[in-house]
Amino acid sequence: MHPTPPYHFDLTAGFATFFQGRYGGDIFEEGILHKLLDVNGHLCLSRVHSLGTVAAPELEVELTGPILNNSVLDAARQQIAWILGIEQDLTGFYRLVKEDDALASLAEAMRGLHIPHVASIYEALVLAILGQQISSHVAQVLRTLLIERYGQSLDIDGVLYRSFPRPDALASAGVDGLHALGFSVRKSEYIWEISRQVTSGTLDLEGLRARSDEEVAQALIALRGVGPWTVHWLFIRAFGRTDGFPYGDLALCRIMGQLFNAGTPFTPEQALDYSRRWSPYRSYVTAYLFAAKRSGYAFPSV
DNA sequence: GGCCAGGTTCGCT
DNA sequence: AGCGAACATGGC
Repeated sequence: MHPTPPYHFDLTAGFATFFQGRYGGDIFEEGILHKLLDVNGHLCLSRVHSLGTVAAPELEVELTGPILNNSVLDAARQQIAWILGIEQDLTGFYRLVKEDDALASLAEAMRGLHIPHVASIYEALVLAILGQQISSHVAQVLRTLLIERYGQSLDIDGVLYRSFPRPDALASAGVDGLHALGFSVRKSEYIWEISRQVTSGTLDLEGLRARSDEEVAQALIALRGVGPWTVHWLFIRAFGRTDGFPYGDLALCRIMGQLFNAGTPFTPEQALDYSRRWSPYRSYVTAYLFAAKRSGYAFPSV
């Protein structure tokens, strides 16, 4: 597999798994990403590692599973390509940030980071609601519990791999089942309601891919538990749109305040106003700022 | 122990 | 419209 250069596999896979290590069902260790895919109902373990360089990237993908016909293999490869964002072209974004010293050095430090995508809109939506207003550490604990309790699993050579729960699993878990894991009753209700609608076919999340930003936002905000922050997070991580900007994100307001406001956090309005100069590449700016924060990058102050 | 975390809803002026 | 509380939990 040949990603569009520049492509930094470790940074991109590390972003997808939050830090190197375990992330719910996903494992990224020693340069190898292990991820159990759920491809049209077929479980398929993928192992991905890099053979190339940032400038000349190449990925090797190994697929293992009980039922691997050509169509499953094909779909699995496509899913990996999507998850790892290999087709993204960063040149427009890099050209844009040259105008800004702080962003330019940050982009240079993270050169080749593509935005990893979540496999399905449903998974991204549940994860976004799960992560609202709780620390990333707590979110990681809850996510792992959710996947271990309700996800699919596959034993390969004595190792149990897991994938994200299917909508019907969370629908039948019920509000009580989710609450028992440590979710608030309210979050349990949100996730349960969405899972039920997806299971019954009332809600076609994947069908939203063909719609405009405005139509997607309208459809998603109609769901309980989904506000503007969640919609934009999904634009970035699930729809692969380039101009998402999570309005009201506390951490983002702080990072942007460090970079552009002498250390004083931006208000959500200030952050949104400031972000307009990055359009239509705000998804990349957002991802790079978060990636930098996670990696301990020392943000230069104004 | 108090306060806060990569929000959203709900009920009150 | 706009404001504050509630939500649930782990870490500092």
